[in-house]
This record gives sequence, C-alpha cells and structure tokens, in this order.
Amino acid sequence: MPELPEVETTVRGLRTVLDGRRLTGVEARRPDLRRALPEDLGQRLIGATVTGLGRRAKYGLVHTDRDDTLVFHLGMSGRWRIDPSELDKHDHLLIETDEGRTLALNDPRRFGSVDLLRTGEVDRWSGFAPLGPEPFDLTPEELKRRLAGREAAIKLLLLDQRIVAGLGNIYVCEALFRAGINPKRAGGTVSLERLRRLVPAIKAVLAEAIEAGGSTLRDYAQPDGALGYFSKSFAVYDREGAPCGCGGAVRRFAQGGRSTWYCPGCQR
DNA sequence: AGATATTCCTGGAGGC
DNA sequence: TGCCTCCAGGAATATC
Repeated sequence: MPELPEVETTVRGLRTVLDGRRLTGVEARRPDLRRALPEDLGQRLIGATVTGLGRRAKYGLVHTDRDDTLVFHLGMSGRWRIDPSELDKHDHLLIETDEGRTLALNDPRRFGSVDLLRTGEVDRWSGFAPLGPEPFDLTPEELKRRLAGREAAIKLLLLDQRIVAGLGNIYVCEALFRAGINPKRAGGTVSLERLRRLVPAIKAVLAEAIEAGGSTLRDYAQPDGALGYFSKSFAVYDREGAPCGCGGAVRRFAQGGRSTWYCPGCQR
C-alpha cells in the first residue's frame, strides 16, 4: 500500500505525537508480522525518550535517546492510528507516551515489519544496505548509470528498490505517464534526454502526493484519520478505459505479475 | 540477467 | 443474505 508519500505523511503525523516524548507503554498484541516483532521491544523502548523521526525509502524511523532506532515498514496494508477510540483486531502493536497518547500499528495483511536497531548501525542494516538513492536525490545522469545495460522493462526497474528506493506501483505508473515513456521499454535504452523528463516527473508526482496527504485507497489514512487526496489526481493508475487528453484511452496490462496502466498514445 | 510464478495475509468488489 | 473468484500501495524466493 504505502509508497514513499504515504510513509512520509505517516512520519509527519507520528512526529506530532512522538517527538520529544517519553515512551511509557509498549504492547505487542500480535507479534507475527512479516518478521516476528523483536522480543525486547518493550524492554528497550519503555522509559526511552524519542529524539527524532525520519524516513528512508518506504521505511519510517523512530530514534530514541538510548541509541535505538525503531524501523517500521507498512507493507501493503499497514498504517498507524493515533488515539484510537477502540482497538481493532488488526492493531498489532501499541505504543503509549507520557502525555497519555496511544499509537496503534494496524496492518490487516501483516506484510509490514518492525525492527529495532542500534542507531549507529542503521545504514549497514540488511534492509537498508541494498537500497538505491532517495528519489529526491536522484539525477538523470545517475539514473542513466543505474539503468545502463539493463534489458528489463523500465517499469519493473523503477519498482526495484535497489535502482531507486521508495517508488511503488502507483507512482511509477504516474511518473512514466507524465514523462511520456512506454512502461515496456527496456531500461537501458531510455535516453538521457528522456530521463531528464522522467526524473523531474518522479519528484513532482511524489511531492504533489505528499502535499495532498498521500493517496487513500482501500485502507490508507493518515494517522490522525484524515484522508489523503492524491488518489483524486491519478492520470492513469486504476483508470483503465478512462479517456486521455490525447484522445486515446488508458490501458491496463500485467507486468511482473502486477498491473500497469498507461496511455499507448502518449507513452512511447 | 530476465521473465514468471509463488508465497506471505486479509478484505473489498463484483458476479451469480 | 451468501458463496465464489479476483484483485490489491510490497517484497522475498524459487524456477526456468
């Protein structure tokens, strides 16, 4: 579910509740997420003070004054709920602060994960070490180098977190549409000239989505329950058959077992 | 290296 | 109302 903009939106929401606060309670209600929750989560977090929050790719980071960093990934269906009026059966992890606030990590499909790392080892962690650059740091020249010689479809390469980290199905489809690039094109054959359209398109679509509070689909909401409105702005994603400005229509097909939406008229 | 399939899960949508 | 199939923001893994 959540791609970079949704994780960024989530982190910003959590920051208002967690930053600078002392943690007074941690409860694992259901530890079997994608990986088992760390058994020493409560022992290491209770009594610690949050010194800052951040994001890397689709991971959220919560740093504490004990040199621990909690790293969460929301998988397909994860979200944090702030001060839920009542608990849901998919609220798997609860965190309480010294202000009496409650955070609940809700994840029906349980594809998400929570890890607790030593802060100094975060960059070397096996989840982060293979990741490519943040999209906002990407340049057309660097993307050109990363795609060099690759025969796989550009759509699939942009989903590969080792090439560039943080994009998912929605924003790859939208960015390729904006840049006028056919998702089937071999990555290594996309010219630098075209990458000079694609890279700004990636940054723009992500920035607009963050500005809109993310994209609410079936079950995504910001932690405070507010909806993300970027889904109103999709040009192609989940819009099979919709008319395109060129006079053609949006088409859907499968790539790597997932849906790709694009306009055959605009994307070459 | 690449293409494809499968797996981990739950739930919503749509067909009948 | 129910039962069925298909599909979903991700990512790791296996197989050809």
